Amino acid sequence: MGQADRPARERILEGAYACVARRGLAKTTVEDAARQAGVSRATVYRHFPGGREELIDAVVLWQFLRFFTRLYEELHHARSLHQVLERGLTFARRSLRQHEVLQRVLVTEPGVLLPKLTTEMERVVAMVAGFLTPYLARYALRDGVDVHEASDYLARMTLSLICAPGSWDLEDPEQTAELVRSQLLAGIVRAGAVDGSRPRSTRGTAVAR
Amino acid sequence: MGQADRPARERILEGAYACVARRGLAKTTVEDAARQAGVSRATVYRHFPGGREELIDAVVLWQFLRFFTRLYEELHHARSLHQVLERGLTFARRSLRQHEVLQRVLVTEPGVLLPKLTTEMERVVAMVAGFLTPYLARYALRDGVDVHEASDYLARMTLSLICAPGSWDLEDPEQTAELVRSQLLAGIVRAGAVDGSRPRSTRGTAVAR
Amino acid sequence: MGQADRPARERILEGAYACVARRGLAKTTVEDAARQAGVSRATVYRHFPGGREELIDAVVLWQFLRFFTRLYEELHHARSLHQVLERGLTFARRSLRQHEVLQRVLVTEPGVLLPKLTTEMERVVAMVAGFLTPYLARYALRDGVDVHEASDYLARMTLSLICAPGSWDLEDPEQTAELVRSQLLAGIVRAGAVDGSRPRSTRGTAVAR
Amino acid sequence: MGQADRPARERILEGAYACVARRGLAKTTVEDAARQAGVSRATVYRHFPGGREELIDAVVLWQFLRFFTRLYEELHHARSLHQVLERGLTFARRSLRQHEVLQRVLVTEPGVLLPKLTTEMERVVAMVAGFLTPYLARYALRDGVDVHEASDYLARMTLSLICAPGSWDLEDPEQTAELVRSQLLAGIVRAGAVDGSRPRSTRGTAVAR
DNA sequence: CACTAAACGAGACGGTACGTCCCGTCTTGAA
DNA sequence: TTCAAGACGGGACGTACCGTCTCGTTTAGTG
Repeated sequence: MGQADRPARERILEGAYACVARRGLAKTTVEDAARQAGVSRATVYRHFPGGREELIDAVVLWQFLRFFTRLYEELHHARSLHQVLERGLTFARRSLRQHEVLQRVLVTEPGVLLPKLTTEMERVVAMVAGFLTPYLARYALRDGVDVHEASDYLARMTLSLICAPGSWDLEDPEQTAELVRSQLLAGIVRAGAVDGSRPRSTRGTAVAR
Repeated sequence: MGQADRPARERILEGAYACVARRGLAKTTVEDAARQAGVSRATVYRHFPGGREELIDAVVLWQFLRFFTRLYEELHHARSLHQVLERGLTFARRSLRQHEVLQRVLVTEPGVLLPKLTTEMERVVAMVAGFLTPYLARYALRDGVDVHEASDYLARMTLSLICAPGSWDLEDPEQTAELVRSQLLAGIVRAGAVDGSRPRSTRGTAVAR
Repeated sequence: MGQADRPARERILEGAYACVARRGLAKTTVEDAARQAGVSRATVYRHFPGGREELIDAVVLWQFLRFFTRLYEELHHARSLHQVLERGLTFARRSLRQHEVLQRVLVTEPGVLLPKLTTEMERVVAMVAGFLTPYLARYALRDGVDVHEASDYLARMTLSLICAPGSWDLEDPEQTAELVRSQLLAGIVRAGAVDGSRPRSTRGTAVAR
Repeated sequence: MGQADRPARERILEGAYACVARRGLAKTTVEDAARQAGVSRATVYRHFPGGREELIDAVVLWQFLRFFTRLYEELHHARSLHQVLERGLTFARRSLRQHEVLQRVLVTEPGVLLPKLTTEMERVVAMVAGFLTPYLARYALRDGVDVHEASDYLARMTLSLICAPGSWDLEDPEQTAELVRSQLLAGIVRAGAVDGSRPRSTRGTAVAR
């Protein structure tokens, strides 16, 4: 079979990923993952000595990295902060929504996932903020607005919106652009500095300019 | 023993909770929980016919409700939005940090918790925003600031800060008050409307007034 | 099923015994034995905490005791030493020959069984000799023949013949009687003391009278 | 290492032998034997294509032959039946007692070894009897004693005594000589025919002269 | 002297069985 | 009846070997 020559570790990760997508985290068996990967159970333990736990963690990390890799590819040619935010929101939201494993886990594992926010969120917020900072630095910010506070704010709001868009449809470019302009950047960048030509929103704003 | 006459269901929940705190979610056994509650395993299945899964879910829900009950008690006498936000941030952050089960889960179950954000977050954001709206309605907001957008913004930032405070120490009342004033409300309420007597922050702000 | 109410331990022993008879000691699996006994693998480990090893030992001991119980029933009504030896030789030899497990083991486990003679043989020789002593005591022995030496001698020869009858057919009562008379007892009991009426053998004797 | 140039097969046998001596038959691993022999596991399979089973059998056979070779060297210069029996008993008993593998197996593999008697014993009895016959032929036997019956008797008693000496100490030449004279040969060879000068035993005899 | 062929070390792999742990069901006996 | 106690079938886990196979690397042996 054509898959036979790809590194075993990756095949196992994919097999496990498929099983999680199909049956949820808790019901995924080492045996299942091995069979799905076309590999014996022993081999799974050879590649993941920590057993089931290490395997599951590896799958999560693997998808995590894959997501950010793609996100980076999506964003690293953006030329304005508006573009970064719009594309980022849309891509992240679509990824999240389409992500089969996540969707499966969401209906299968109720109540297991409330925590983890603390540890992980801290890192993610810092990372996103760090990514946004250089973009912000190129803008004329409103008086009294600190670059780092602003990027922290943008990171938090962005992540929150990705997870829970509320009434916004982040996969609609129009709405997303409107959201970025009126809600996220309105209180930060000087009016008209960029994209001033865009039509005014009819919605209210969260923070005043 | 004195606990013997309390309803069995509650004793079981507490036993399970203690076990989760000690060993983590995944390693908690029906047997353990039963023993901890001074109850036979069969009785657990009588009260939680769904078995282990239902038991774990019940424990999570139970703690979830307990948290919000206490949060409500903490907040329902607050007389200003500032007070609501300050007390809420401090209380929630302290609860999160001290919550033994959460802490145990965080070190025990890495990688299980990235998801769940979508479904649950949406509800939580809405709930928090709904709770804040009446408070906001009593304020003179800055021009163009919409009440609902603003409460949505506050809910998102608040939740984000509780999970990942970054450089803020939310258990320090001084810092929290400063955070609320300069970062959360600065762009929303009219300058000097409330708490105008407080000293100016030396930190920058995220969004301009 | 009708077997369901017999004690589990015994059912397992029988299942294991059947498997050993079919496949040999080394190839007998706990799984096999369990299935044969109509019992889950876990139950086998509940009854034999030492696992496979304890199970196999128990089977061997079980059959061992069964054999000696039957042998005792066969012999305890014998009224003369000749009868004891004849019936004992015949019964033991037939048991050994018909014993399906032994036969299976003999062809399946070559070379594993040379030892064990030391430890076990010592006990068996002593036991058999002890069993024969009272019978010998009722006889008029030849001059200089010691009762204990004689019973030791009879025990050794008897066991040896059971295991390796050589040219004797121990399942033929005629031959066996002849063997007992001319080979085993000739040098021990006074001529004509008992069974003197029997015809003389045409075979030689091992030890002179 | 100095052993490196000895044929691999022999090194493996010795390695396996050492492992069996140390851990018993059942717990001896191909891996262990290979490591002990300073050889890779693959090489073991190259020399013993039958795998573990063939290896174990080969070890047993190897030791078996080694024992009989040495026994032959011990006996082939003996000049009398008494000498043959005395030296044989002493040598065999000492070999059996000192044989580390056997001793280890005896404590490690209880219950595996009751059988095997039939097939193997028959051969061994015949072999020993055949070895003894020419010696007996040189003696004046008592009246009515048949040479073949007598050698069969001697073979059986000898083997039995080697395995289970009872109260005799076969490694004591005095006792062994006494045993041979008073118990084994007393009923067979004519009184005084050989070794007539030896002092009379104070023990009884099993079969009368 | 290079070159080939055999033997070897190393190690990945599929597979089987082991012994352990836990789940969920069920029965029994005592309060 | 309700519950404690516990046996049981079932199933997954992680471990340990087995036997097979494929790689490179010696190590001779031969042209």
